[in-house]
Amino acid sequence: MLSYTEENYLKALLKLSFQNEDKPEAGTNEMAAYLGVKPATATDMLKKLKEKDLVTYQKYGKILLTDTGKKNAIAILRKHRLWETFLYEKLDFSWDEVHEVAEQLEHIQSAKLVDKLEEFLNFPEFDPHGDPIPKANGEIPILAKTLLSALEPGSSCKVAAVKDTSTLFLQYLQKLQITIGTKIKILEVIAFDGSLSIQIEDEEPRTVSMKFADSLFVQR
Amino acid sequence: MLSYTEENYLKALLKLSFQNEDKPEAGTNEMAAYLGVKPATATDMLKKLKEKDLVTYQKYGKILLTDTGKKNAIAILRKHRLWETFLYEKLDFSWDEVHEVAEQLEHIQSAKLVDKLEEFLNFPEFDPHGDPIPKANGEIPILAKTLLSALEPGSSCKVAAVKDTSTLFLQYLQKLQITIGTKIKILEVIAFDGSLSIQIEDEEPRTVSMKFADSLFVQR
DNA sequence: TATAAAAGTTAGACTAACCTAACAAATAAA
DNA sequence: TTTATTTGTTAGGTTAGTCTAACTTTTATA
Ligand SMILES: [Mn+2]
Ligand SMILES: [Mn+2]
Ligand SMILES: [Mn+2]
Ligand SMILES: [Mn+2]
Repeated sequence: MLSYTEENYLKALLKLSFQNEDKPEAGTNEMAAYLGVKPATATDMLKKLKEKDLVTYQKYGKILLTDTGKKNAIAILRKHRLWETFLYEKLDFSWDEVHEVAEQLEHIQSAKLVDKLEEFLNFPEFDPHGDPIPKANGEIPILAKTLLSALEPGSSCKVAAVKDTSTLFLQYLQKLQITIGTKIKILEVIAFDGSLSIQIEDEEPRTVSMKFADSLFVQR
Repeated sequence: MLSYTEENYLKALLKLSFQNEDKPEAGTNEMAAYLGVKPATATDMLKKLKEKDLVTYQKYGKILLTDTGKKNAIAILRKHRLWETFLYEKLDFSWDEVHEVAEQLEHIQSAKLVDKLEEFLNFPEFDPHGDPIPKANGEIPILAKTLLSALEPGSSCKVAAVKDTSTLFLQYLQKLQITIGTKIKILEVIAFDGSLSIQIEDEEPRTVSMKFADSLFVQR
């Protein structure tokens, strides 16, 4: 049985391994920063996780999830994203509100609960942010997606996921009436600052920043 | 902000105050036994709760919830029973399975979640065990109910709630196809051992023990 | 009312998860 | 290849929640 805190360390490690695409390893300071604790604290926990065979790690070395560790981490991520979907779909939470509550709900221990919840939600593949929901067997659906900033002028796409999940960005998207699945056409890219003129569904054209285009994943 | 553990102490105190109908006070050992900790542990926590003005208590004295303490305890009970209802109604949990998971879910912090959940469930008044669900304002619906054992032969009633919520009893009820609302007619009471012959809905008569009749609340 | 039993408290210790301050190792820069 | 910087560890301490063992107060019983 894993403690609340141990679960958070494992999930952090998994998230970092997605982030550092090339090498799925993480460092102590990186972990600590991600979790909002001091490096000394992370070191202690890492020793404990190693003892439990959830990570491979040695003094001054990089940290990597073991198979068991990864399995556990994926299970937590699965719960997180299922709960987010529940809150969004069934309880009318907006997509910038779901994360905080899911951070708590992901630690509820009950195999039956997760599976029944998934069934209740009709086996969703993606959460409200467009992130894939791991299956019960640990598989993670993959969707080919690109950053909006990678498309050429003239091309069209559909919003697939948000890269930046900050409240500010999510609320901005909401204001623009952009959600997962929304159609976007790139009209023009301004060479000067990388900002672009886009058409959202059939609305009037508008301009968004390069930062914006770097924060949104789309499907061609 | 209350800790997980503090919340459990407050809820325990509220439950004990329902149990000891005459006097809503509790003793240290009683609390400890209820929570599955040692008396010494309870003493420590009681001091802390007193410090936070959640209970009135003094050395060797009885323990009583303050208004704030009671308000908090009711909020937790409300969450517990709403979650039980959710699990039972929406996720197909059986009524002996809901409690354990609700014990965890009741500690999720999110005012919006509770209220949205209540709305989603259509403002239920009673949980799967027939226990009243406190309203957002703290009011607790009351239903006039009697023990099955208090009825005279010949009378009819409807099952209102279970007094004993043990798995064994709940599963026995399930086997007898008795649930909240089920109609029961008392045919005969055996003077020898207090057992009684009853008719469940329109089924064949059957005999149940006095212990059984003392564990079931009904409505005349 | 004296004594035995029950109820409750205190002291001291442990573990998990955190911290700060001082140190050590690894890496990057000069 | 030294030196400086970054990265990570260790030592020692704190708090919440738990325990055991010894003690004290209250209550019940003879
Ligand atoms: Mn999230
Ligand atoms: Mn998400
Ligand atoms: Mn319950
Ligand atoms: Mn209940």
